[in-house]
Amino acid sequence: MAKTRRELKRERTEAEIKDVARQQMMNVGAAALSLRAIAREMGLSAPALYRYFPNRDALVTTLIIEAYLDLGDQMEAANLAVTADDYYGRLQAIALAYRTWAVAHPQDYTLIYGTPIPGYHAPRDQTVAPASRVQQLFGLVVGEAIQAGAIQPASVYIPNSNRLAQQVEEVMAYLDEPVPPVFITLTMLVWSRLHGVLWGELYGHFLPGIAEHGELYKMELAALCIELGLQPKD
Amino acid sequence: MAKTRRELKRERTEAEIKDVARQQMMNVGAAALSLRAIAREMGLSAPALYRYFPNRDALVTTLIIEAYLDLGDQMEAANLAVTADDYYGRLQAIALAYRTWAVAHPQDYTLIYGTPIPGYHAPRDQTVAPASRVQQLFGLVVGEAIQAGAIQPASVYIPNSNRLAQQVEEVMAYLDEPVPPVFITLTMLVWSRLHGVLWGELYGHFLPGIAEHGELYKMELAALCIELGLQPKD
DNA sequence: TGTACATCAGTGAACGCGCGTTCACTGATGTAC
DNA sequence: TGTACATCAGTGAACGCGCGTTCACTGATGTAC
Repeated sequence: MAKTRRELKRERTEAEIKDVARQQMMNVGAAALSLRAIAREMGLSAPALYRYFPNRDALVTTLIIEAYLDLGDQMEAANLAVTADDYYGRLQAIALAYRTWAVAHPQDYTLIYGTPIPGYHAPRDQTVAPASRVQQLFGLVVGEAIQAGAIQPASVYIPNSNRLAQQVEEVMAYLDEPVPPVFITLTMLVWSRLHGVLWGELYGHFLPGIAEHGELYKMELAALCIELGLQPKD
Repeated sequence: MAKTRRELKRERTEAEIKDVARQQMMNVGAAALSLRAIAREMGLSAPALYRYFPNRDALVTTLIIEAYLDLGDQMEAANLAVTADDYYGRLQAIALAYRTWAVAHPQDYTLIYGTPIPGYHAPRDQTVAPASRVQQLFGLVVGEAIQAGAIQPASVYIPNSNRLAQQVEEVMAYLDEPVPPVFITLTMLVWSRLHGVLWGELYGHFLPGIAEHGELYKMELAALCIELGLQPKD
């Protein structure tokens, strides 16, 4: 059944609300995101927005979910654009796509990985899946490289303390396929290394000029690949 | 000249304002820090706070500066508690002090390294020095180990692109003592690696349970030491 | 094709709220002689 | 030691502001027959 004009217009308006919301976050931050300000910007009355979102938190939730999904899509596309057995190339592609997205949408990146909005609690049943997907994409390449026997992760990354090993096992119980414990820790740490540099770059925690154009990010990514034993395929 | 009772009371009140402010940040976040709410909590009228801080931003600035100073003090103390030529021990001590402080004062950590408060602009002439001190402490050990010839940093960390090398040189022009370019990049990246894990731990970006008790942090720190070539001194 | 009715996007007024900041003031504390 | 004056922490009222959300409503769009 074709969409009516009303439905089309509704979709356009909803998209505009989200766009304006993202602009607002850029200017005033996610914590100060205001329905009234969005309505004002759009030339609507504030109550009109309640036709689209039951309240402010619902809008925030939508923005978070879409951010994770969009970021994940970009990373996935980058991953698929490289030959499957070129693990080095795939990790580079994914990591660079991660940074490119963050730099292009700093307000969205901050929304999902910055300081949580006070008073807002994300509905875990909706946000956990898209959030996990992003992290899993980092692990994907590393995991496949390990399973293919292409690399052997350093022993530091093997959970050795009793407590950590046990926690890793608990997490693995929820996974679909069996993976070696080192895969869990590595996946987390690959993400945290990249997030660390990116955050410093986005918010000026480095000496002036140093992180510009992502050069420090690329350096860290190169170091990461070397440490993992991933080499360019030729 | 001894302090008058009035001066003593003033100091106590100012300290209380800052303490209550830190509690408030814990509950509602730094962006929502409110002079009125602080006054209410203290049983004071709101205008009374203007005897202590000319406006809200001045209070925030003070909190930021004190946070950097306190964090720096803790790291410095940890550094001095270890034998000077035990570079491994010193980096471990500094890095663990960094995490300990962050976990003990998450609101302060978030204030200085989290999402910037929208609309607030830190006065650089006051905040840059204490902020740099924290980063420099990380570099200190690495730098001394390099200069003592104890370690030789991997070549990935040597600025190789023209642009990055040039930016590093520009930064070095402002330093008191000459250091090798690799020292600059390494210092930044040591911080960013630790910050990355810590942030994930503080705000639940890892799989549940994995980062508890800082075990992932310690793992990353161990990996970092190995990569740098720092070994326990026995 | 025309008509009666249902749906629903959007409005304007209003609610109660908390915010930062200013102002003229009171009353306790400190100081000079 | 006593007195006159200066300092200054803290008050209460008030300002203008923006916020999320509810409500009864209007008028355009869509649907059933």
